[in-house]
Amino acid sequence: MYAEHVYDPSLPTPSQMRWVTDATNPDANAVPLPAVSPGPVRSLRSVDMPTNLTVTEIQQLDSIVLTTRHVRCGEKLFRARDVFQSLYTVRTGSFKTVVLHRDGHEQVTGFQIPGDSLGLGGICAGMHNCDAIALEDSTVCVMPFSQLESLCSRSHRMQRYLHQLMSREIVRESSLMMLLGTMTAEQRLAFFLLDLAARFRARGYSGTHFNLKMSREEIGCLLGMKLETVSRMFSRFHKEGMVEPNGKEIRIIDAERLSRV
Amino acid sequence: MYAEHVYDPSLPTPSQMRWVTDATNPDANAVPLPAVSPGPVRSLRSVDMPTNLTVTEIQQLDSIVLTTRHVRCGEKLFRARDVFQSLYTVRTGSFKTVVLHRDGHEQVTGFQIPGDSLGLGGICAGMHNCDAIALEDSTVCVMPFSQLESLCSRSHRMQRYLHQLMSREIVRESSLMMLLGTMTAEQRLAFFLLDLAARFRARGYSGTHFNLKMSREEIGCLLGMKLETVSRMFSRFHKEGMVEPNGKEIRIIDAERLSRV
DNA sequence: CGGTTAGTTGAGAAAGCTCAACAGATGTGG
DNA sequence: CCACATCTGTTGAGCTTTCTCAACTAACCG
Repeated sequence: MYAEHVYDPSLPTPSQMRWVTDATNPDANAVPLPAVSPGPVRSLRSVDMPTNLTVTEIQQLDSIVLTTRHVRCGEKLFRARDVFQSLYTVRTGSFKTVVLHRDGHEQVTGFQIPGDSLGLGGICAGMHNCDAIALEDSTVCVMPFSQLESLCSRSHRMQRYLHQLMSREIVRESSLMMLLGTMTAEQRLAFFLLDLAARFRARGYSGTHFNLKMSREEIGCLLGMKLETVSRMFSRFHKEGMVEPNGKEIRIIDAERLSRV
Repeated sequence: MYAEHVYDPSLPTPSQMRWVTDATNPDANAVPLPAVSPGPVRSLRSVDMPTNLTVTEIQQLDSIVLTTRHVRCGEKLFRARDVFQSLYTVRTGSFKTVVLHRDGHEQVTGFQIPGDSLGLGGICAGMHNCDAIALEDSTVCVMPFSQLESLCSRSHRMQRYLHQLMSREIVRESSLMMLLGTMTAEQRLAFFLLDLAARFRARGYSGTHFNLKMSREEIGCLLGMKLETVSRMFSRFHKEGMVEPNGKEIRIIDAERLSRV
């Protein structure tokens, strides 16, 4: 139905995503760890992290991934205020993270696709600060944090890797704050689409043709606007020939122009 | 002029703020490290971090603080894209961090007062992701990151402390995203004032009477609104008897009602 | 002391929200 | 496998909030 290079998380994880994987998977260590690139602060320029791990270190990391956990669509990997014990890496599928305000307001703080981390906000107070909800049937690698910490004590590069993971999350959130604080609805959606496209591309999927697993409402909740506004902006991009939206199937026609919105 | 318990960064740092300090200060280690509490995600409830450092560890931390750097009002401690080498802790004065968008738009991502950290976003890509600008003549403790890292390798608790520092920044930014994504102008300013009040209180200053070092425009730039709107909201709070704003001098009259805005 | 900057307030404009109607897609039980 | 119910997405019209532009005042600075 779709072009074969389209992101479809029901397919097996592409090999480049298996760097943190089920320890029972025999060829997991054969694959070099890709550079983790931070979310684009300015445009789509992605800055690679300077330190990549060696095969030995990937093996060490694999050795503490004791379990792979499956989460069904709509179910929660963890909830805000749950005791923090592990970090997670999305292996297949996708998630959203949601911060809850006392008055019932929700703010989506991110969408996570394979290779993305979950749970970094929980280290601070020993309890998670958000809900992590599967947008489809998904699997994650579970990294018990205490074990990750002792691994970091033994390996400088592993330590640096964890620090970069956390710092990257800080940078990602800063760029979302800028989006929420300074951009129009049109710019927000353009930024969102280009960011998602870049992340898919970085992971070996198509950067021009993909399927959104989240609803218009969830997109709006990330971007600080109402679902109707999201829909109108999609229609506008369509009319102007920049994006071909077909429900949740998105085709980016003119990324250049989209980035100049 | 002001009550003596009012926050005035021109005064010497209060003793409870000296936990990370100039190594030449002889009594620096006499003071226990206070718990670092994350920014309030829900209301003002502050959650203490479970791990505090021992006196020995504070000494270790002090031992790598090789320099105290002075930054004059308006000058930059570091700029976006500067090479990342050190983390900083505000010792006296205050800062703002600003993320720049390619089209010239600026977003303030935070105000830092004594005890707050600066530079955590730089670890990710080896370069800083924002400008850190002094809002008044200020001093910071410089912690060379490579030394901090090796200290972390030797001390589990120090490692955990750094992780909590970073995670706390992630949580803080999440809560600002929620503010920007879901709140009205009135709610944003109320949240901002209560958050600032709580931070001053946690550091031993007055939580009801303090001086803003930032302009209305800078507040607006943090909260995603124009300076005129900030001003109007201050006037509204004044008229309703919740806040007594006198230019940059702020007196919080009814925190309870403010939190229910 | 004059010039500049920061803050306040008002009036009109604009962006995005609310409410509502409708269309398509999806899912479910008979 | 169909009929019906439900959910998701689109579009329109009017409304609300916030922005923009402007005038004015107060504070600050050289």
